[in-house]
Amino acid sequence: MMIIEDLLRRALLAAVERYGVFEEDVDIILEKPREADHGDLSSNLALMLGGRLKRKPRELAGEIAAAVELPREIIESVEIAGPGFINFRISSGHQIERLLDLIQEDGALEAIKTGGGKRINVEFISANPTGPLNVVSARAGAFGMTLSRLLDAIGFDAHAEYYVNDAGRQIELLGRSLRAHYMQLAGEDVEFPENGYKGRYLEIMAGELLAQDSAAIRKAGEAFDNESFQRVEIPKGDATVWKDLPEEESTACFSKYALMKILGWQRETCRRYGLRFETWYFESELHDSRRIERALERLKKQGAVYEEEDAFWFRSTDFGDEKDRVLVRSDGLPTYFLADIAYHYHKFQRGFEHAIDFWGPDHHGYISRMQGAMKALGVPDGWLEIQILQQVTFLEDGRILDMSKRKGQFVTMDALMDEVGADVAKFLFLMRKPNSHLDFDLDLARQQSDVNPVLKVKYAHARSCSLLGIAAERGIEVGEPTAASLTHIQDESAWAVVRELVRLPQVIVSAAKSREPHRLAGYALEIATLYNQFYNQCKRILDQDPESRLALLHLTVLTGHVLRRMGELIGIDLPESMEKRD
RNA sequence: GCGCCCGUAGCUCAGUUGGAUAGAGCAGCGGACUUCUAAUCCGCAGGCCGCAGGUUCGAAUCCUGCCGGGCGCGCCA
Repeated sequence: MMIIEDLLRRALLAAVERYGVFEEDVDIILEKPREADHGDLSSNLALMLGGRLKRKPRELAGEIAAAVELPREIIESVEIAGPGFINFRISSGHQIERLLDLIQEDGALEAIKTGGGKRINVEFISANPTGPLNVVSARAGAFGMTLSRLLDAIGFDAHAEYYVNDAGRQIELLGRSLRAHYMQLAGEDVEFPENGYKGRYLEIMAGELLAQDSAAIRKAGEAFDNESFQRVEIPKGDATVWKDLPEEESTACFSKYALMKILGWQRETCRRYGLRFETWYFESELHDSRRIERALERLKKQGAVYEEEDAFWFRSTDFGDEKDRVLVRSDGLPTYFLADIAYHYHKFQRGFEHAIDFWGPDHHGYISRMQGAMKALGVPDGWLEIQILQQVTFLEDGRILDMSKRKGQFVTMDALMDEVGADVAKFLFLMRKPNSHLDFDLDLARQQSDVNPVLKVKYAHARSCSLLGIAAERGIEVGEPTAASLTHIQDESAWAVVRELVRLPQVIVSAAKSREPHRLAGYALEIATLYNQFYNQCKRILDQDPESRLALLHLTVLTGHVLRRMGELIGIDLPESMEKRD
């Protein structure tokens, strides 16, 4: 079935050809007007063309409307309104066809799959493996995962990825911190490293370590028997052995242990939050496979590197950066930036046709140099897309929580899930657009009350299920929705539901293409609200005459379908029944 | 100082990419529902869309300049 917007677009184009206006001249936008009185779809074509053709928009609209050829069985009426809008009203018969098309195997949800199976890498969270996942990752998790699903929904092959910075100084510092805690608990006098990780979790980890033998440690490490985690190394022996090793070796063992434990936590937290990463990519692999040196060589070959004061610099100013950046420090160690270049270059080599990174706002200054490096390496423009997710401020007792890990006071994603549940958290994050700062009031979220619009969606779904359940109990045969039954929809509130459900494909496409998954949450809420209004308006659906009853039950079936599709995309569970509230 | 993001109802936020009378939830007030179990529904009130210019048929949306808030400006990661 042809999408109705395309049909109208073509008809309008044909109608304006005689003005010398062709497809490439104008982007015809058809949208659902805010006011139901204005029809089902509206075009501002005449308004846009008015200036160019030096014509009064309203007159022009009249001419276009008269010239446009449309099948009457689909478009019931064409009207001119306001300053020159052309409003179309879709016939009820066709509206029902669109509705049914949502559940056809080769229907509208199939038609929007225009991605051609192209592989897109979506990287998000990628938090340092130096502590439990912090709540600030929760927003990225919700967005990244939902965008991945959205991309799949429009026919791409999305690949969720997590980059693990398991190399470099911070990991050494992590090991030294754990070692110090361990030594102190074991009664040894060891100084805590300057800028070490002071989180309580490391103290607890050290305490547990005291009681563990090498067999237990090995067993814990075996939890990583998984292709993606081949880089996780389990230190040999146990901590009593490690602490007697020379300091450097000892630290390495504690580092490996801490990494193993923390990655275990992070992976479990992600699992609990409903995140599925196809790949966990380890920075250490870049070092071992010499990809870092190779990336540097390639940059050198392109003439994008120079040496100064014993360091190697990338000419990022050639690519719009405000200053050149160091790739290899004067002590010979590669910077994080160089590793990141190598990582993204490898991502490109792995055959992804596009890559999307979700970064925090504190990394925005990093974009131009990264894009510059990609360009210098010969990666096509636009291949790497960077989405900045603005900051989340967490409030507790009316005060802003300091999220600095090193100070040891922060809220974990697990704590958030304990307090409000994963679904509530995900939904709240997905209600906000990505580039707006967001205040997350933990006290409010804990209340589990009106601040949880997600419950409205869940209840609406449960309500639809229970209605169908009762119908079944009464022996009412519902079956699959058909055009014949749905034509008996009379009530305006029921039609309002129809008109909203029918937007599903377009909502998915726009949310995916604009990278604004938050539109899904708004849509799901709108459906829930309209369904509730309808339910309230059409009193006692089951007591109505058989034809109306069947029509409304079929509408209920379809509402359930659409809500569940939303639930899948957003990643929330929509149960068939809810606990009764006291 | 420079760069990025934000400023919309008392609060938290939407606003379909420049459209028609700027919306929702919460909080406040008033109703409905003795039910198909529901945290549901209806109504009222609440606005200088930070301020000032500009662009045009038309601006919360685009441009410029201010004001205010956040973040970033390392041979850190």
